[in-house]
Amino acid sequence: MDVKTVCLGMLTDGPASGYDLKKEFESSFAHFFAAGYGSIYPALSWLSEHDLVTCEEIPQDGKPDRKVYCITEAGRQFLLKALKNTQPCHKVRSEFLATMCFSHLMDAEDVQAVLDHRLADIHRYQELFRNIEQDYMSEWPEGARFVLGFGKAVAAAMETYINENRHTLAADPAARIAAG
Amino acid sequence: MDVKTVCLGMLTDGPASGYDLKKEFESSFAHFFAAGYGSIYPALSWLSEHDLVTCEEIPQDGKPDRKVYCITEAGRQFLLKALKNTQPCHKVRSEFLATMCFSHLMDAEDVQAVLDHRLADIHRYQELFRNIEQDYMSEWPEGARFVLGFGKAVAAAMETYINENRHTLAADPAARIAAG
DNA sequence: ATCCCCATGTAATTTGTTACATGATTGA
DNA sequence: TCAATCATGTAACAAATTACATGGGGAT
Repeated sequence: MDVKTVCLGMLTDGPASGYDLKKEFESSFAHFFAAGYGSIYPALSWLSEHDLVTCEEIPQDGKPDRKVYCITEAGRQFLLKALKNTQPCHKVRSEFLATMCFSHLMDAEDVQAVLDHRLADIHRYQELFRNIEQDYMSEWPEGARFVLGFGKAVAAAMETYINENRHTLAADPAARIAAG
Repeated sequence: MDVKTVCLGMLTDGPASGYDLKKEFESSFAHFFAAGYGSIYPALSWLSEHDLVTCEEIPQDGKPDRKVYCITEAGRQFLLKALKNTQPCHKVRSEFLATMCFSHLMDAEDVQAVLDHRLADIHRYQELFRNIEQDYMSEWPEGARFVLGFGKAVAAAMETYINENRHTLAADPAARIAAG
């Protein structure tokens, strides 16, 4: 499932512009699916070319025309077919963990700074989760609630793990000198 | 931190071939950093061109020459500089969670199949973790042990969450018909 | 016989990121 | 006056995936 398909899925919730979808990528999808304008706008163009969405241009003064996309029946069928894949992947690419693998080559302060930065990042997600819960969640289907809960559970597990294990990483100076 | 840098880091542990590094990507790095031959071999060529590693070709009969790479002092400095970045990212791209967001459009059986597949995947990682712990872990530096523990903690949290919440996704047939 | 392990690499393709380009309105 | 929000898009670039290409040795 690529950006195109996710955009299509978001449009099942009602018509929206590329700008609107970006906001959704930044809120409820932020913890598991990133996409910038450079992916979203081309995705919407592609969907429109293939008649999976229709596009209504709404003139605005001062701003570019607002283009509101709406899923078509063909788009809905396309999405349903994509959702038939019962082996969707879940990929992690962590420069954080890669860095930690080599923490014995680093200064102890830098290692702790990396951990602090990661915790700050986790806290940002947790705040995002709280905001989402307040604002929208009551109207959501179960699936979306499941996904939010998943994010919260994983974030909590990471936070706990880092707090309980960071003390093991008080780097041994001898090892650093030998490595350097 | 890209594949190049991770390969360089792996070589701090001792000389190795591209084939050897691939095995490491498939075992201890599998849960957070994927890389195939199509990334590893070009990475090693690049590192060699830039004198960050040396390459010793060991002739073998029947097989292609085994190329054993060894990190240089310049390579070590390059790595140390890369590790100075105290804001390494941790990215998730989950087609699984994207699919679950739209579970209300899916057949209930398919939703459960998706969850079963994800659990099976998690169990594969957990088995991998057990094998790694048996075979190598005692000799590892703290950082590598921290990373393995992190993977275990996250996998356990995901497993628990899925098991405890999958019952909420007994799709409502009325919603599916309305959507279709 | 057949499959897996060893062992290397290239080329085409796909995919996404980043930087660039524009510019009015609204609220502090 | 300054920053943020609204609103679109392209082009260059970076990076990784996938398919292709080769082939002997050892275990079952």
